[in-house]
Amino acid sequence: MKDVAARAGVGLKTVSRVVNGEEGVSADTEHRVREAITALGFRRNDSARTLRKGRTASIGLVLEDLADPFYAPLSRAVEEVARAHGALLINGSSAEDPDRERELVLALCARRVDGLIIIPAGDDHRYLTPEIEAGVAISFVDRAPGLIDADVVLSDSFEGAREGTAHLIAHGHRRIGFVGDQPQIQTAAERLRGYRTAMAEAGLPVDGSWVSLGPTNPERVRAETVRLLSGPEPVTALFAGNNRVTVTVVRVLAAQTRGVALVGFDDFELADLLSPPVTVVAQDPAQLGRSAAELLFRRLEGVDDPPRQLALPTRLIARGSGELPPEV
Amino acid sequence: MKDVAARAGVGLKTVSRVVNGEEGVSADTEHRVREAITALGFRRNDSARTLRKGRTASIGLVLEDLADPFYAPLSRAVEEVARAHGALLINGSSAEDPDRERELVLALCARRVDGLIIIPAGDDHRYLTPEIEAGVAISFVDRAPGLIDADVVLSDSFEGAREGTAHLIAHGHRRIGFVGDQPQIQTAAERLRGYRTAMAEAGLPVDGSWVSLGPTNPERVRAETVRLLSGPEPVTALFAGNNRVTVTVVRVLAAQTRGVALVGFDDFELADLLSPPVTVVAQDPAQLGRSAAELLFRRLEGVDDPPRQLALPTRLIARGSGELPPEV
DNA sequence: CTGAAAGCGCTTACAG
DNA sequence: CTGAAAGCGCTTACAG
Repeated sequence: MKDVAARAGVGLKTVSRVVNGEEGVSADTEHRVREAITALGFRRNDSARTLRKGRTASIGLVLEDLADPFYAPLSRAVEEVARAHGALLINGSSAEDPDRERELVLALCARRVDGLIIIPAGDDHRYLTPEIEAGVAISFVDRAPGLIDADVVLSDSFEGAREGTAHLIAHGHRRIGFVGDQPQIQTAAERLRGYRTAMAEAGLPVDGSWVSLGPTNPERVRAETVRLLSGPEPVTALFAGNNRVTVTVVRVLAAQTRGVALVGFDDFELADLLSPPVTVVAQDPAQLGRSAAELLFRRLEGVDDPPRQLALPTRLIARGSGELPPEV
Repeated sequence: MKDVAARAGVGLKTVSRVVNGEEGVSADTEHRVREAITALGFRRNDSARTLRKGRTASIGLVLEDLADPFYAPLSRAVEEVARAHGALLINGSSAEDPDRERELVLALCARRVDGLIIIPAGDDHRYLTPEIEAGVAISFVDRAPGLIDADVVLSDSFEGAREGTAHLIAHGHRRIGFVGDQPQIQTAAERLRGYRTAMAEAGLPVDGSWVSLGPTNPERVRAETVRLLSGPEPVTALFAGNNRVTVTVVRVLAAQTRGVALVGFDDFELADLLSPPVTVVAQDPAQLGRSAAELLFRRLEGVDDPPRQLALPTRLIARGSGELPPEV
């Protein structure tokens, strides 16, 4: 910039004015400056700008796994909102590891992102308190933060699971299995609670062996599904706690001769083309991302109400697998 | 940092040393500095660091759409390599719009990312020349850059499409349709060339009406697929040019009474659970991302050979749909 | 309409 | 083992 100023025979401030399209530069001067800029191949250094202005026009998004089909549209929606506000998006995957989440979040804070959207892996977010006090805006999405208060956007997991389970009950099922994610994940716990509530509301007992929570890797889910389907009194229907569980369960059921009803939490591509087509309790991942990003930019614009908690409704999509009658 | 130094009664440089874990600070001094840091809630500002060091430890990835199941694992793989090199990843979607690509890339350069991985939307990348001269490392992936020379990692689209088409021919098909992406996209053109080559090698004519290139939105693909399947001499098999095309074609075929063979470029989740299971020419998106990132970090470490061009092999996965016999 | 000076928060090169 | 000075490339606040 110094070089540009020298070559154009003007002051630094004038170059700055031209670069930023500010008022108050004569056409002639502007012309000389632009010429110098192209001649010298000048490119403004936003790091310097950032340092001076205090804002970086970037936000961070920490999620579990960018490659998960559930998070990809969420991330894309956040990106669109950021773009509308002139901000760039820095993405990071926590791999469901609380330490990695923390490390990533703090790295993002050290870069002075203006705001942060977090899908929590951990359940203690007190490490964020100094950052929040220093002025970083934060909103959580998909799961609530632990031990701190902040904006959060969730799907209504409880209500969705309750509705899905009630749907199976309405189609005649009495022995319904639940295969879900690890119990310390709030959404997993909420979905289990929804399942239990629906069963209780129908006056049905829940045998402890029908419920299986744990990591959602295919091996475990497969083994547990097989277990639920065997024995003298196997379940006649399954509720799958998330998209990855559903996909594995579908694979197991495809190998079964007996028809087993299935409702899965989360919609997924091609669910309607499987046989039977898979009935799901759908979330709207893009809307989750959009809402969280909008809450964030509200804060960035200075809104200072108490933290908000948004619960987006889920939607039951009946396609066939959830309407299968009990069969033993 | 100034405040920390004052409170600890040391010089700025000593604080810097402690923060960066450098040698040559007595245990006692270090202790005082750390105390001041926590007392004051000091958080190093990486923008300032960046300004001074010249490196930002961040790279940019510009792709078409983060939410596309093909790009999500690619992006994740890039993130992992970046992480291994201590760098953060800034993602941006070009939405297949050359202007938006350019805008994003230049914004990333203004932020002084150390390097850039680009999945080109446009076909003229001369706008990058000043950036490259200024020292930004760039590698392209999935498609080659236009009018400049740079590292690039591709799948072997030509060979993959040739093999997939030959597979259909080997199963008795003579009238094979090709539904692909817009012809100005290099990979689309290469895949078409592979198809034509396989047909020519088998001595089969290609009727102009069998080939349909254009946007891959469901409406167009659906209409074109229906067109190819109607008339007095319909095709008995289809080659689908990418994952999105394949999915739409599958939907159309599901509504057909006649069996139509299908080979799709790109693998996709649940392809094996459809009926019939879908035969595909699989790419390895994660490997594409990993290779491109590794080329990039080689450059960042100072390697200065001529640009490299890597073509990763594709893999034909026969699952059923591609082995269906011709049926009229 | 234009510019000189100070400063954003660090690191570098040097001296002690 | 420790620190003062200069500087990275911009913008801010001010003066003319």
